[in-house]
Amino acid sequence: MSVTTGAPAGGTVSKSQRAYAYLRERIEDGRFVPGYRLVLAQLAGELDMSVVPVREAIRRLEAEGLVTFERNVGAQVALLKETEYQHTMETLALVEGFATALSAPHLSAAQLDAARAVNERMHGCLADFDPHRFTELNLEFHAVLFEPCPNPHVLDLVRRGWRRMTVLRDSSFSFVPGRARESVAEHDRILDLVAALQAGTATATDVELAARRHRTATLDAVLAFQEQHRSHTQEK
Amino acid sequence: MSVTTGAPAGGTVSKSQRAYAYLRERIEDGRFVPGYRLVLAQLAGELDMSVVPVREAIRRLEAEGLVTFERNVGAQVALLKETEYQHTMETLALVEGFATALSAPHLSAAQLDAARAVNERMHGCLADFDPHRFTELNLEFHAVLFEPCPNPHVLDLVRRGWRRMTVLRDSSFSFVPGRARESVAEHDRILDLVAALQAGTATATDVELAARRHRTATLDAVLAFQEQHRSHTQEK
DNA sequence: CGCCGCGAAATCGTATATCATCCGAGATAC
DNA sequence: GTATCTCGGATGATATACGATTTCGCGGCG
Repeated sequence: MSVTTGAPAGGTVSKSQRAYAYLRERIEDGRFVPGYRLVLAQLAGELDMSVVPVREAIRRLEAEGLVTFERNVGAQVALLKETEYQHTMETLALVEGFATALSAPHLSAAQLDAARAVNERMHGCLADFDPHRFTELNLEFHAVLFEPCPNPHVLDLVRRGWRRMTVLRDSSFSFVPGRARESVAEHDRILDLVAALQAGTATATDVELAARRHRTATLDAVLAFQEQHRSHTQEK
Repeated sequence: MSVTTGAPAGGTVSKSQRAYAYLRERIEDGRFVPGYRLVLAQLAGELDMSVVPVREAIRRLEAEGLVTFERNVGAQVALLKETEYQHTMETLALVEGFATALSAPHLSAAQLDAARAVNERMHGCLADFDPHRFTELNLEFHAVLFEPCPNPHVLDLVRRGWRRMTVLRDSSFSFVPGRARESVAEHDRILDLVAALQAGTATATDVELAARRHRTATLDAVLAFQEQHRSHTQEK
């Protein structure tokens, strides 16, 4: 499912690509919040181009689920149902667990060491906790484990899931304080399981389910925290 | 990730939608084979519209992976690597297994009966074997089991996987004669597991892995058949 | 005071025109 | 004879212009 970039030979990028990058960047970093109306003419003006490339960019974002579109009405940044976070996280747990299991046999000793080093740094971050920094390291850690996945479809789904998570929530860890510490410990267990799989003392399913549970545990922690918070403050 | 249709109020459909439906239909039923060049002007002529809506349709198909695109060169129906079938099937095994497990608790007795009835008809088909008919029933059977999946992302991935399979191979069963009979037997086992889960004597993971293995077994059978066939005929 | 219909403004949908790019055929020089 | 260069056709990329649809405010009417 990888998408061709349409990049030309000589360094330049097409206008529709520029529009796509412009919009996606703003949606992902939160400058364009969900529900924000994307008016073609206005965007075309900002980007100094006509509306045609902007339309194409929006069509592409639509296919990726980042914007919704209604005929003769216009586009807006996709609205998130409250279950969106849960479903995205659940899907990511599924595909990332599988990708990690598929990758495990292909991981070199050097890569495993690198992952352990990253996890060490995460451990060091626990004292003066910076959620954003921690989330960055978290991606770096998991990327080492899922990137060697030999199935490009699955790998693509994992990358999309992570990207989607950045839109939904910059860092789950900032919501649930205790989760970061547990997470670091689970990382070590996952690494142990990968090593065990390579040694023949664990199965791919063991790795998959461990990686999956690692993520669903974060999800459960966030949901529990939200529930508790909701009932205490009675908001909404 | 569901895509808005952009359908207007009054029954009409936009031209870009018509172009999209036109192209996708032809790609999926094989009239446009992989590698077929999609020339904008030509398609616009066939559809009696200008090139602009056709471009948008192609962009959408590109995002879905059905066509590839190169700037200033054009679009063509996506080429399939020989591993494409394997990867798609593997991904489908993953998401369909999970979807089936998530759906299991929501299946009514009537739906389970319907699924059994479909499987009975599949059993009846074994005598005078019609691969196409069998594949249709196969989808019908599995659709009952995965459609109640409460996670729309996963459900969407399953539907895309099935759709992709129709492009890749009309029927796996026509390739591996013995597989159809095994398949029917496995269907019964899956239904039993779903019932067991509802009764509390099986876990969601049991259902998931059974549904997954059911699909990977078909994949393995096809791969084994291809391997055997390749070594015997020495083709390519 | 509220509801309904009308009209204007905003916005999208499509066609046409023009420019940029790529690829191959043919000529030309060596 | 071959290699390279150049030119022209084919095709995509973008801009502009016009038409279609929706939305929303405003005024009249019940």
